[in-house]
Amino acid sequence: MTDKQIHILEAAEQLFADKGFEGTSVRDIAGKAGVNLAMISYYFGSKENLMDALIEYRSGYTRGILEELNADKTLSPWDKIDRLIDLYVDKILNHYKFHRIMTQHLATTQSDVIREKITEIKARNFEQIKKIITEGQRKKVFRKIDMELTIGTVMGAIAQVTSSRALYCKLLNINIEEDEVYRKKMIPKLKTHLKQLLKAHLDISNQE
Amino acid sequence: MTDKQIHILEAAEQLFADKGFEGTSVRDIAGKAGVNLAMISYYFGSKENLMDALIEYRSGYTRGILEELNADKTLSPWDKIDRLIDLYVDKILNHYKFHRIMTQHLATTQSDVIREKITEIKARNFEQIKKIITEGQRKKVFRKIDMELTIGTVMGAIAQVTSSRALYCKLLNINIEEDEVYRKKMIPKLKTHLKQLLKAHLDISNQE
DNA sequence: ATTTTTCATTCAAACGTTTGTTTAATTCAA
DNA sequence: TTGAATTAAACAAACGTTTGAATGAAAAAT
Repeated sequence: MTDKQIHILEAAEQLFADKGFEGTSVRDIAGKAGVNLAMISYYFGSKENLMDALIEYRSGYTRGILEELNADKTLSPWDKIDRLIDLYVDKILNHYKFHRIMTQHLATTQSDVIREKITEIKARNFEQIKKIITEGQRKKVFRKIDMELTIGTVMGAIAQVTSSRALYCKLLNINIEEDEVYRKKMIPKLKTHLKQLLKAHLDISNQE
Repeated sequence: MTDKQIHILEAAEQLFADKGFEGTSVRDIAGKAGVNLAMISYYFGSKENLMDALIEYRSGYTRGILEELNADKTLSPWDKIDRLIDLYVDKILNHYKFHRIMTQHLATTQSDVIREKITEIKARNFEQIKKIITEGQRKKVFRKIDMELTIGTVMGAIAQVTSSRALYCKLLNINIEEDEVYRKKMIPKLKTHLKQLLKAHLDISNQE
């Protein structure tokens, strides 16, 4: 993957996130990246393939981090939960444009190679998180909870903050154009909230 | 709004949800609704206006229910939370196609009349829910929490289950085509989870 | 009661753009 | 001199929208 190809991918990423996959034309991408229209077909073959390359380019990172976190024997289950939240909040809010594209594609129901690829990546990460919680239950520090939906709730909360940014900007009196302000305010707020939420939700002493 | 117009809106709703707003052509809509292509312009003026009409058509319902729930003096804060969860889970999972369209539009950053309309509707509903929680805090049954993100977490969890359906079908071993099976299994599961989650999160005796 | 007028509805066809992709010529460094 | 990189131009197909004629039932006039 050359610098020029990466440059095109990053231009495409912004446009896809802002205007959607279908809403973005190959001419838009070429224009934003400052390259000739034909270069996109030349490098990637098609618009679909470009999307595929983008996913490949962005999704390698998380996998490594999660496996590393899971393998760490020195951390308690609570520590791992805290790190997990830090990791995901940082990752998604700092690459929120990419995340928005993934969500958009995942939401479609029509048969789609790209969607299945995204689903597999997410399912794989899901398994890693499940291991962390199961370990906490085995050590009798976490109570019994709905595994799929607990993980889904954390993901959903983070996704909500990025996908409904227009709403939260309105609620928090932030100008919607001010990306940086939004992130700087939202990231610590979201981390604190999720840690408090999971502390109450997972703690075995809150059994009823 | 005539029967025929509503028929067109409902056809458009399905297509928008499956293939996105940009991904759906006016010819697709006319084909699915079984009307002539020109009828869409004739009735709605444009594709954008059709979207606007769809939002108007679907979003009136929730507002009434929420205001009614808030006005009810006989219910305890906990009762209201339970009803709120039932209401939203049922609403979103039963009209998940419409919800998917709203989310999709809300995620865009380009200036957009439709997005601002959706934002206003959501902000209005937000305020109603905020009142319920504030009342519970005043009555000393709920503890202090992050208001925006607590509501956002509930919304996010429900949205996650609809927007990442492909993922949850894989995790729960459900064929992705089987809409009905997914809903029947997910709705009670989600309600139980969210009630348990909020019980732990809001309960004032879990103070730390 | 019959004819005429009226007007919203429906239609096939066409409008001018824009779409993703390909072509064939050109550039330019190795 | 070779072959990858880059270009402007062109391609057919699909896009949202408009047109102007045809339809048919209700209202008005005979």
